[in-house]
Amino acid sequence: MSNIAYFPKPHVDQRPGKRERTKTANRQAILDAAREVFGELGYDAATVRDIIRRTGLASGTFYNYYKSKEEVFDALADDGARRFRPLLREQSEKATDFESFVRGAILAYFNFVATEQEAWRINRPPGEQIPHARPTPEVTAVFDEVREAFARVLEHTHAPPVDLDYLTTACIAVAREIGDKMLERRPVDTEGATDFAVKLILGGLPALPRL
Amino acid sequence: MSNIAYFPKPHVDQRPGKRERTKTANRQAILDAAREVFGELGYDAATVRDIIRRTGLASGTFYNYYKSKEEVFDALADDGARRFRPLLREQSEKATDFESFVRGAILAYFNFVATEQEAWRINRPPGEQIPHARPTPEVTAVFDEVREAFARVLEHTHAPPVDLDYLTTACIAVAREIGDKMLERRPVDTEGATDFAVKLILGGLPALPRL
DNA sequence: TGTGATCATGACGGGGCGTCACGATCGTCC
DNA sequence: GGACGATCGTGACGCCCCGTCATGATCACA
Repeated sequence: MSNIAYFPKPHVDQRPGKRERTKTANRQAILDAAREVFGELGYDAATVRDIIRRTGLASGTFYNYYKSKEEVFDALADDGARRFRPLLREQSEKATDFESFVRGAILAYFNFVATEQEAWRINRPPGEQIPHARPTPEVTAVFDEVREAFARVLEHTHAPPVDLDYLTTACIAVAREIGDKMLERRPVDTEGATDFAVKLILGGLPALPRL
Repeated sequence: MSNIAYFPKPHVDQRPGKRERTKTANRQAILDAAREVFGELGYDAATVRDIIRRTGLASGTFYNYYKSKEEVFDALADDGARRFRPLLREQSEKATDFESFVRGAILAYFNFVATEQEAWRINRPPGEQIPHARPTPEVTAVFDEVREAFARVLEHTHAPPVDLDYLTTACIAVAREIGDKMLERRPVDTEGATDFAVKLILGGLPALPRL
């Protein structure tokens, strides 16, 4: 039969090819397995072998995608930051003043981590520490985005210039640590935690909510 | 010769005996070596072998004193907290109100870490992360001491009750992160950083120092 | 001086690490 | 459709670090 009579393939525009697909699938499988293993064994106790074993892939395959356990962890942090960034951007776009941005951003963050924790901080042994997120591209981008949002909204309201680096650092620090403490309490109260953090940042001690 | 004619030993009241002395010496040697190794290689890259090699002791000796690299790190953090605690207590005793305590404590902390960094964060490779201090006894004691000082001074000034756990967490978070950022700037300005942190905690954004 | 306890020592088995040569599979071109 | 080259999964391998343990040296004490 001639070639003309046949369509070359049943599907016209298939996805990027099998090679590319298994590549992203493997990468994702390793990431998912790492999330589980870190959640179950803790970061320190986890090994590359633990992660790769759970995927069914060979040990050598791991190193085709990541150089080390540290790099996988960074990739997870990067992934989290990438998923959080649109939520942050949404808040910075709809915000009219400093308070509305800070409140929206912190509440979004607290809800985000509360959801995440159910997903992968399942049952870590007590005292186990998750290392600080290294400044990966996406993590840095979140920091920069907060900083730029601060700059924009502060200039827009003709606020006096302050040390933006310190301010951003301090706000993120408060959000992160209050967020951690919030997760330890039952029930998890994102609104209460948000209220505390926002009022501390906006008005300091005198403005804090009273018990 | 009879035993009566002799004093039992040339020195009457010597230090706790040689056994005890070499024990504390070894413990200290391992701690010092660990400080150096963590400072030079970073925490992740450092191995128990690196640490013990620098002391000249045998590898097995390490395990007579510490169970793991993590435990040595905790001991270092514990040591730092133990040395900082009297400085903190001094501030909490001389403080008359909330502001004077917060200012004194944060300035003391910033000067402390600035001194410490010269001692052991010598030339760590960039991007290298030191893990968060685990809640060792002394570290926990510092947290509790801040918390109790807050409680005391706030009650003394008849301030309305607030969430002390959140407040302590947030203040320590601000101090730690602003402290880190401060150390990255040249020259290191402990007074400027203190001013920023204190004003943020006491009055929030509107009270921040202007550039 | 003798005796028991303590502790430094380093060799050892176990296992995780990162690599690499091989082979299978896929994309591509004729 | 067939053949070639590139890509990548595979798992065995050597290396080194881990934590342990039997041994012997040293110290406290009688």
